[in-house]
Amino acid sequence: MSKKLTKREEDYSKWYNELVVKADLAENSAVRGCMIIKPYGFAIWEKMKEELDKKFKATGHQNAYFPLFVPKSLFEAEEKNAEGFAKECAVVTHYRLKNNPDAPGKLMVDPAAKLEEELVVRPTSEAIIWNTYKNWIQSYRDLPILINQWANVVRWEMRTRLFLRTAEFLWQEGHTAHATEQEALDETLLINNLYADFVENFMAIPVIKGIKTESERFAGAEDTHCIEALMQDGKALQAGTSHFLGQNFAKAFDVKFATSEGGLDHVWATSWGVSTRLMGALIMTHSDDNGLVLPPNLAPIQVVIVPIYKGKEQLDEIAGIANKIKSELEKQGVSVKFDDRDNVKPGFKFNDYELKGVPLRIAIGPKDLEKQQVELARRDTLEKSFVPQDQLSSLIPSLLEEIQQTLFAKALRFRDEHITAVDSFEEFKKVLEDKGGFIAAHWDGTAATEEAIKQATKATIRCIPYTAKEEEGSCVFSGNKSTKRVLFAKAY
RNA sequence: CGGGGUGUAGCGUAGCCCGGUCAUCGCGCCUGCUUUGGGAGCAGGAGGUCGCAGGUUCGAAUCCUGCCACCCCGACCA
Repeated sequence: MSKKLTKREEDYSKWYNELVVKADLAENSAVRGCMIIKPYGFAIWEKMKEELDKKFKATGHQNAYFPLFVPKSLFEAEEKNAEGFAKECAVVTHYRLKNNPDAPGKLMVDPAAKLEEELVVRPTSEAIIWNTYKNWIQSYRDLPILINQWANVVRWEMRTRLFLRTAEFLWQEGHTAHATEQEALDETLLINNLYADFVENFMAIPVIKGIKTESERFAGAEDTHCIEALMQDGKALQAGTSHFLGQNFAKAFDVKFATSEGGLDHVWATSWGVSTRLMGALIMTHSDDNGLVLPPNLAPIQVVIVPIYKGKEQLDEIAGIANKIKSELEKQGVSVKFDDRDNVKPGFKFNDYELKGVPLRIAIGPKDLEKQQVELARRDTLEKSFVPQDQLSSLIPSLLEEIQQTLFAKALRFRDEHITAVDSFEEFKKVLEDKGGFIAAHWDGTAATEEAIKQATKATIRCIPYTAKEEEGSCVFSGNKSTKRVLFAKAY
């Protein structure tokens, strides 16, 4: 029952625990590595969903929903995709339980209820969606299909990690079908840029946009575009992916359409997704020793008001002012909580909201009543100042905006300081060991070299950045010719 | 699946080597009073099949065997 935390988890658990807990479902449950998202954590996810949804719809996408279960025969249709996920699939084999004759009061799987065909719990939905698209697409007039679904998926990883690799996770997955290769390529790029915009401007997490090497590519894709972020411990995190699927799935599921010229062609496809992993990125990018630090855009509570008082009369007086401030701010779309709990002291509340990452805290006590001011504290810088009460409603919205910018700038500075160009393998190993972060190095373009470097250092190629400059160089490992630098890092 | 480790109250733990008032301590919880500008203090109280099953013994949290679960490292991976 009791679990020892590792050093690393101990550090992160301080942050995680406000948002999620690790599911402890049953004594001997195999369902480990799932997380229970607490209301405070889920509120963040809902804000992310809302913003992403807005962006998807603004670019012509629609939401839909497909089944959780994928018949095995469908799942295996696209061979590479099936092979890539085969080792981590949960599989439903029976559809009924019955009373166990040998153990009264207990249930057992009814052997008579074995499914004719096993059902795979989706690790991703390409198979079931493309099986559906086959029926939806006959003509070029049916294209493009631009669909997104919000769903849960299951990947039975051997080792799990809260937020970053849970057995079940929430995500959105987009699946699009196009008449031409160019349209699909454009879509892939559009989404990767959309993700980068969202993650940087809404979550205040800087990312590097790029393309995966063949060995890191999504199973069944022709090309995988990605956004890569850097965590405070110097490890990289894949924050989102957008795949150009070519005609692979159309061929596997026999999805053809009549072209405007009267021909018959397979459709071109993309798929793309971001998950609750982004919440892990959020935490690991901004948080500090005092707990979470949430960017105002995502904070379920943007401003908390803590009263400091002796006796009910004083509380009533403060409540009057607090509620006035609250309603003025709410009129401007700021979410405010007035915490008038009487069973915990102000000091406790201060620490509690710091742990929760609330961007701004207002404290009102007897001294402030007298001077018609409040104490205003910023979570990001921990700075405190006194502000006249009548200036709050004009000050706070812009201050929230400033905090959002400051968080991004700080993370960006950290990230940029941790991109190191190296030209020898000795240097490569040294930087990786001592400093961490991204290493920009020349690579000869072969999977063999990539694998050898991974074996030697645990670092992988995170991406070939869009912005990689063409330059003459020689591979940091093999010495062979190279034309651009790629980004290596140890990754989650 | 390999290598290492752990399992004692809701959480975190002491005790295990050397068997015998050992079930310890902290947090949390309940009651009361005092507190309230940075995680309150005092007093009282509730809560445990010591992972499970055998075995050794007069006696087992402690020793032995088997099983189960979890954690870490590796392989796998968003």
